[in-house]
Amino acid sequence: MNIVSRLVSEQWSRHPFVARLRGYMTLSEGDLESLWRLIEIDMTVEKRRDLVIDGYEYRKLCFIEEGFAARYKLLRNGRRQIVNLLLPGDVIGLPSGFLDKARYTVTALTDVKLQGCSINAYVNLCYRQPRFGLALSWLAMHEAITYAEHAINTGRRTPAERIAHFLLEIHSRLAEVGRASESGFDLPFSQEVMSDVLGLSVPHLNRTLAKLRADGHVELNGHHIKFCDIRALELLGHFQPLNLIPIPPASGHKRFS
Amino acid sequence: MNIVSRLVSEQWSRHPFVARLRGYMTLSEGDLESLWRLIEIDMTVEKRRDLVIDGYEYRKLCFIEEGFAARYKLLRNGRRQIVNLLLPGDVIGLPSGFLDKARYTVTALTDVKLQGCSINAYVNLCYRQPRFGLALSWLAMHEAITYAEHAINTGRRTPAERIAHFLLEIHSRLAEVGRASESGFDLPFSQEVMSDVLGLSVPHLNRTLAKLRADGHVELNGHHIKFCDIRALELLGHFQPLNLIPIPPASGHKRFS
DNA sequence: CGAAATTTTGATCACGTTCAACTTCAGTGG
DNA sequence: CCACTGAAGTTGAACGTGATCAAAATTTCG
Repeated sequence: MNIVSRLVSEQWSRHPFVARLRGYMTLSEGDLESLWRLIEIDMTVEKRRDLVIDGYEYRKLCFIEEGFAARYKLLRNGRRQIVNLLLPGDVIGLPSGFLDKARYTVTALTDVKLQGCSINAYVNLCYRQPRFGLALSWLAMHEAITYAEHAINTGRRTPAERIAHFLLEIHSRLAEVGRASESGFDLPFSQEVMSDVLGLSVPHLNRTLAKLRADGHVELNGHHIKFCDIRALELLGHFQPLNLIPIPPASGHKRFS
Repeated sequence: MNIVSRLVSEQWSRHPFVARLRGYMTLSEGDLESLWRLIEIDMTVEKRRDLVIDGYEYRKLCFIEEGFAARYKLLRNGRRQIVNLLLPGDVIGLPSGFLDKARYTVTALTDVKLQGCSINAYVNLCYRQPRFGLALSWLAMHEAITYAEHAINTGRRTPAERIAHFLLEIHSRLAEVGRASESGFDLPFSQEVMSDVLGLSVPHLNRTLAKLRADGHVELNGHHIKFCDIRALELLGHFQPLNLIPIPPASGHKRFS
């Protein structure tokens, strides 16, 4: 590895997506290099721009370095359900890249800096180095669990519980990639976004949020949120941290078929 | 392959889980054999028994051959949200097997016949044959999309729309594994189960279901459901079939690192 | 500074929950 | 075979939550 690629790699090794992967597996210099070599996109998308559009083919994987985005479905009656917020370290094109056509639209909520590769390039890497195929499984599993919790949230929790759960989820996901403090974080989007995540109307969200503040659960200054008693919030929102096991290392004889 | 294993394999090749996989990839005799060799569990679990229990470690993958199960979360306030119904061909232990402890409980809604293996055995196969790692990714992706649709359902659809979407989803999933006719299927569980999937109360579910019948959308005899006008239902429920792309085959040079 | 977006508050109303009773049906034992 | 039992389905009435619509207050941004 020459000086240039080493420098590139240094930056890459601090990428929040790499931080995510490190939660599941150890990554050698060579692994980072393999991943980095896939990257053929490196861009910043500005706020309000669509990254993926419902109904169009999308065959890439993009890794968010900085910024927020929302993956959502617009229903025929005009209602919008945000399926997931995308934070630094999250992957765009998952699941859309694996469908004939994207099912959801992804929009930048802030300017978004990202790197990306084609699905085929990534899949080819999986054939050569099965660890990355497992990493993809783990990422997809993570995604599935996030969505499952979301369905529980909108299905059976009261508005206050939903908000509590939502804030804690975002907090823990941001903390994973070093974007949150012990008890607070920045939340750079409007309450309309939050209401479309949680399946509530804006006024009701606002009122319930005000109640959470009045009850001393959270503090809200501008777009910074601070938890007063995180344990109490976790109880209120039935929040449980998500602990994926590490990817088991290869064992036994390797057999190349 | 001797006669016995060929016979075993014949049965295995008709397994609904194998049918699911064939939706993503071609499976050679050898592939089937590889998979089959992992199986170390083959049992029938009777109705009402728990297959996975929230809070306990679970390190298996089990493939449902026959029967229905429900994956759910019981909240502290006594409410239950069913996160997914498990049908023939579905996998138990996904996502629970990848967490330090299961987050959801899985209960048999009918007698359930299943085969299973340990997570480690499956992962080891992935190291030897990366195709199976990708297959796992595809399965997890499928799961994630199902959950995302579920969140949309409970978040922003009216009760009638939710029911329509739910029935169509189950129908299409059953059809994938040959367990449904063109316009109908058996739905062997109570309305309470359905209400806990959809986040509705039992009486309201019942009334809305009655309305769907009155409006000539569906017929309901006992536990058999029949669609009168499936296109109209799809419109009502905003239903879109799920089309995962096939797993791209390996291309270029194979490199064993 | 003006315009637009966002947050906040208020009043009204409908939808869906809750609780309760009643019906229907399947399974069981007398 | 029918009475009994318990589970599931159905219906009704009352209530409350959260939506809707509207407007004011506040913030953000061009």
